[in-house]
Amino acid sequence: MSKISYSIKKKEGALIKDPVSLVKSYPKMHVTVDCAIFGFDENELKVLLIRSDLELYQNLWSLLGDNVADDEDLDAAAYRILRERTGMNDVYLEQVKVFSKPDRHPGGRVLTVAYCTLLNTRHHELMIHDNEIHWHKFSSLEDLAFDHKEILNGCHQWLQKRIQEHPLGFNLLPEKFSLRELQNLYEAILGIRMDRRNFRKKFASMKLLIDTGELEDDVPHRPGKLYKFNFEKYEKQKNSWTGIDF
Amino acid sequence: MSKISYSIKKKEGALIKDPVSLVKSYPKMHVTVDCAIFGFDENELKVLLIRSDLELYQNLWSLLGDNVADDEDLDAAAYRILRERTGMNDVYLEQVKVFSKPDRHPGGRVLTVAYCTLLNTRHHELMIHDNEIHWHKFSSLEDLAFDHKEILNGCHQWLQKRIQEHPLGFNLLPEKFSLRELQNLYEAILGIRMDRRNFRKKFASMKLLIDTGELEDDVPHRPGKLYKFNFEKYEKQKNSWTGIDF
DNA sequence: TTCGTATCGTGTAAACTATACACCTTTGTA
DNA sequence: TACAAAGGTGTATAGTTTACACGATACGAA
Repeated sequence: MSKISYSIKKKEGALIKDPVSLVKSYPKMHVTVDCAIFGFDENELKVLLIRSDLELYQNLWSLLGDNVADDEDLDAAAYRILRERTGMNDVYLEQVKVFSKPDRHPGGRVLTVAYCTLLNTRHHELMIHDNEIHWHKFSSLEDLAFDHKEILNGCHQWLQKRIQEHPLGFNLLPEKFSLRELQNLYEAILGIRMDRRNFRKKFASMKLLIDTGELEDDVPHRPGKLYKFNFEKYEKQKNSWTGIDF
Repeated sequence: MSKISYSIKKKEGALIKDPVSLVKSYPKMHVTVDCAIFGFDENELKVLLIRSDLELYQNLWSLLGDNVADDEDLDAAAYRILRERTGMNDVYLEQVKVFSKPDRHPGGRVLTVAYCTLLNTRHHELMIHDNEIHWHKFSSLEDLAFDHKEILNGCHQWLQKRIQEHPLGFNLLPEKFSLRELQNLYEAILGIRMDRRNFRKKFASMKLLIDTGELEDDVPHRPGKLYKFNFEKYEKQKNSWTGIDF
């Protein structure tokens, strides 16, 4: 595979005066953003997918994505997709990885930047009107269009790691939540069971949960306390070196 | 900021039969790969930089980067850059992040994918003939061209985190190294001092270092033992959940 | 040959963290 | 009123991290 090295073509010692015509001489490619939109509902991790509009992928679902506009930041493109599709404005969202295999799109080369986004399904459930868009259980997904299964798995792994190191998961819960809900969330994302007492002790020792004084209602058993996450306190104290461990 | 949503333009219920012409209707943009090339020499973290060839950035240094060719994977582009610039083939390299501000390049919109690459400066020092390319101390860097300082800082932070969780740093050392060298490497990258006895105990407890039976020479004091990292053993046992901690 | 210097190599006690595990309490429902 | 279901808590043990000090070994200079 012998490639042309575009930036090695200047003459020795000569400085380039016109960056615009330099850049114009470079090749271009199609770029999209694809969002892995996670939600948490009925103790299950969910993903928001849209039915593919390509005949080739008939009956397959795909991530929500779009082109990136000329003057648009990638984060802005991801926010725009979320806003257009779910009606939500304040969505937690982070760039995960670029997927760049030349043949990943049947229509030609399209490079895509994967974003992982987390939202509370309750907050926006009434805003999704398009019936081509649905929540799917992450744990029982069939194949997806394009390489979207691979992208989604990459985002899930990213999320598994990330949720253990950052207070990310609260974006998937209501503002006020019980410790049981929080633990269910961790168990669903990590795919493991945890000891209830140790889980509670762990979060108690962090001192980052605010007891709202309120209790769950509509549960058919003793209601648990409702907490809020203290983002403000977390922001102030978030420098920590964990140490070498592999 | 009102964007056009390219993928919402199909008619209700109509499936697209020709993905090629669909993709052709999408906008394109310039895409490059920029490599933060780290080395470790004389107990200092070093970065390989090239003198900018833009008059606008006269006397500034920049990361080594290039366009991505049409049929080229991003990883392949990064490997190519490393091969062309350092003569090295087997370089540790990983994608870090996309930088996409529309105005980050003075010649127009250029989206760039940052790669973090680690190599042993001894292995290839004779292969860098271009005198526009130099190793710089990471700790005392002036401004760089474009947004390359920001990119480099992003790669450094990525490296700091990554080196604590994965056996990455060995790519910066010779195949055989002393524990002192290893500790110096960690201290240089993390910017902290560590207790020598605890550092050694930590690595001893991992049981991932192979005692080569050899000793350092050319040191003006008692020579230390030389070790190799047991990559094979590491690969076999590398599943570990660290647990929630933030 | 000897001494000084620099680093090597090791051990232990104390603090902290993680894990395993069981019981009584509270609410809702039958 | 008693049963079902989950809430809420404590303790003992094992493992990990931290802080800290001393004798051994090799080189180089006198």
